[in-house]
Amino acid sequence: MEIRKGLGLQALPSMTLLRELTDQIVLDTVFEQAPITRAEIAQQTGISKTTVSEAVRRLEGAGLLLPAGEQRGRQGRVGTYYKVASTAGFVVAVDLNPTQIRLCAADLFGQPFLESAHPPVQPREPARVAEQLRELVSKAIAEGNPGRGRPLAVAVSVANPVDPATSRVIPLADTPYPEGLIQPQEALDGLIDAPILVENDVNLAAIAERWHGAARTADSFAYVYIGAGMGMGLLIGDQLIRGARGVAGEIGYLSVSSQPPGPLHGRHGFARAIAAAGFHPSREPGSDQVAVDVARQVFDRAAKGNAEAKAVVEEEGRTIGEAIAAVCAVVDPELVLLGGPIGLHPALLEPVRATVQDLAPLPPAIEVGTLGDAAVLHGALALALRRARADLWAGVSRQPS
Amino acid sequence: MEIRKGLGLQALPSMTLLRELTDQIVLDTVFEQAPITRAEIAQQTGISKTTVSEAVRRLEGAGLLLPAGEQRGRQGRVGTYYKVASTAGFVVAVDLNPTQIRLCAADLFGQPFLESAHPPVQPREPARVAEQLRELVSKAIAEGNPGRGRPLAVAVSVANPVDPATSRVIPLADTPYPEGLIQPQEALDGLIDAPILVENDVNLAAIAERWHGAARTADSFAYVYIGAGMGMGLLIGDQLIRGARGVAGEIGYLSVSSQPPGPLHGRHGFARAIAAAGFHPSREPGSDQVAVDVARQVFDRAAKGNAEAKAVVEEEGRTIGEAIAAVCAVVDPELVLLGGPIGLHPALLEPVRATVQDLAPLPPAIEVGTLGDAAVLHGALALALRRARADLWAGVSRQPS
DNA sequence: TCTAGTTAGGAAGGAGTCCTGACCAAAGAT
DNA sequence: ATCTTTGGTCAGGACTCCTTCCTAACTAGA
Repeated sequence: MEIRKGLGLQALPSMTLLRELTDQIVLDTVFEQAPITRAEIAQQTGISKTTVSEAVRRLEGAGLLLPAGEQRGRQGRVGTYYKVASTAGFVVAVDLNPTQIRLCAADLFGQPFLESAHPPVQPREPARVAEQLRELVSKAIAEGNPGRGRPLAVAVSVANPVDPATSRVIPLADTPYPEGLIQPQEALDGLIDAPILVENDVNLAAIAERWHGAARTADSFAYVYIGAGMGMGLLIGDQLIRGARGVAGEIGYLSVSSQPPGPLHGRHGFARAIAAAGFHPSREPGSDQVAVDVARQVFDRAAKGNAEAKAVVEEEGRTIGEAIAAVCAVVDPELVLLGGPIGLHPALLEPVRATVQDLAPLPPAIEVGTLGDAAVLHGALALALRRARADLWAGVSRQPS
Repeated sequence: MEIRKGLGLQALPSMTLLRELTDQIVLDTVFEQAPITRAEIAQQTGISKTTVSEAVRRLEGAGLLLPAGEQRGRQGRVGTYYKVASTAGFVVAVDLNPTQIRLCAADLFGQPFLESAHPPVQPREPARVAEQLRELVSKAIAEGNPGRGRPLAVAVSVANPVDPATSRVIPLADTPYPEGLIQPQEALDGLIDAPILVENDVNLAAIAERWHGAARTADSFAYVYIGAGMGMGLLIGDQLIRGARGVAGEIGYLSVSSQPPGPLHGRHGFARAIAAAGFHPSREPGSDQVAVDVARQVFDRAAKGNAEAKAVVEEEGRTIGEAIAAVCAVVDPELVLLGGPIGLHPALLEPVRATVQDLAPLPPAIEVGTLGDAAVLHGALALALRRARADLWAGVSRQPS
């Protein structure tokens, strides 16, 4: 029973199941190692040459694989390279955040053919931002459409938690931003016949670091985002821990014992730094961006030796370290990565490490993320790609040609 | 690639794979619904009658299935019931804790044929306790051996964290008990040709509640044990979260901000209650048991209306609630169950609920475990059973008859 | 330039698995 | 006594994968 679920399809034992399995393995292999010949596929997968050839024939017939030149320069018969057809489809990733809307469209290899950033429309009302989102995605699809097949998945990154059951954005009570009130599923409704994946931005950054970044080898790891808010993305194995209601990783709430409750909670992990600089965050648009800049200035001063600023950084590091220590006590990750505009600041790493060293049961490795501010969009793209590839395969096996 | 890993075997597409899959499904179905006829299996699984018959023939040939009477009382041909052979094997579960050693041996249906509890040997030196463990398990195997096949798995519950990579017990620096210094793998070395599963007691209790107790329907849940120590078992989906080094769930460390660091950490979650009663835990053997009793008395007084005791319970509840709130902020479980000699006390539930309600981003359901102090052994048994059943299948498919 | 060795791909045949549909035998229903 | 229902088997067919052999084409080396 569990096995059947694990396969993620109607896994009754049957000839069809066997064929789908072979096709999927062959397709995956080509994805990862194109260009590749049938003989190489066979050798690597352990599947016999004949069977591989059959699978390739099916996949080529379905328009998913294409010949890609000849294998020359060695003894023996000339082999035919294969690759995934560039017309097989494409994906779109969108990062919907208060500062800007970033968009990336890429083919199934992850090769982008469109990248753009846009300031949010003014005035920033939910309905207008939703419309802007729809328009941008629509344009991206039009861009991809002539030669790249059809859109296979769209991933949208949002700054809010997302309900894992319904994939709906959970509006936070104190959100000052209209982005938190948009439901991308609705905004893009009817635009495409492909899954619309909505996910929290920090979770996506975590996915990016895990699949393609500094956490590639870590089996369990936590990505701690420190910027206009403080949040965490948690990956155990290849599984993203979303929580029952999608609020896993809201570690801003952990600092409750050292900070008074209030609207800052869950949003301003570096509250002291900005307060020390005489800045008070408000609900004004752009406030977060300003706050981040202010905090960064404090951190820079600390790096230059300013004692007062240093003390502030120390204290912030301790707060963050306490949160990380709590995470360690709960899930004991192998690695913790810091990210976000504040988290990437080099002055922060040491105080955080020191605190965690002091408090955690068994302190993990703590490093800084390598993907920088590209992590979120990168993660969204990766998520869309994975889904697109899986669906591609399902599409093939549904209509065996 | 991922699919192959998911299957947990040499999942190259092949005829054999198909057969193994069918056999496993049939075996599982009989396990869950014995006695059952071939026709019923076919109807329920969707596999054709012919194929089911084939599989049953193979499994019976391998000695795993046996006819179990006739299906009468209805129209049509008399069907043959099948069940898993009672000679297919058995499992042994051991709970190795400072107070006593509890043991349970059961057939593959989970039906116990041996249950016993033993006081630890005196003097309690690691080597002697290890020897005692070996002897007890040895006796259990002898008990099972004549008619029940061979031992297929032994699960040992320990109070320490367990390294998930090596399955070795991690000795805690301040452990006053010899049990924490025993490596069950070594103590039982050579005794049996079956896997020896070592797992933390709280994790096992969590498994028991998730698979057979109050958390059956919760997809993600945390089991919080409050007794001579404070710990947590975390299950997301069907996956036990052990952490990279096995110290996930050491939430005793979370109360660091409200308690001074020291040897109490991670062991005495109810420190205030016992301190209030004038008791100071020591490294003496039996100290923990006394401490628990003392704390329970305080809780009883609180339930009877004693104001002073009530205040202590309130405060303890708050401490525990804070820890749970932290867990919620990190992983957002659907359900939290309280367990352990203190955690099961009814006076604790309300204060804990109130605190979590106050602090957690989205408070989860909080209940009391239903399996009581049987949870640990129950979980060990469940773990051994699951493993035994999986291996059983692997055994069949390795040597197809 | 020519031969030998090497390699990709294909064809044929065989083994194994699952399914459909027909069939049988026995029991209860009528 | 006959009909209907039902568990199980049998025969035939479809499909998938594998092994083995074969072919064509290329490189290496004399």
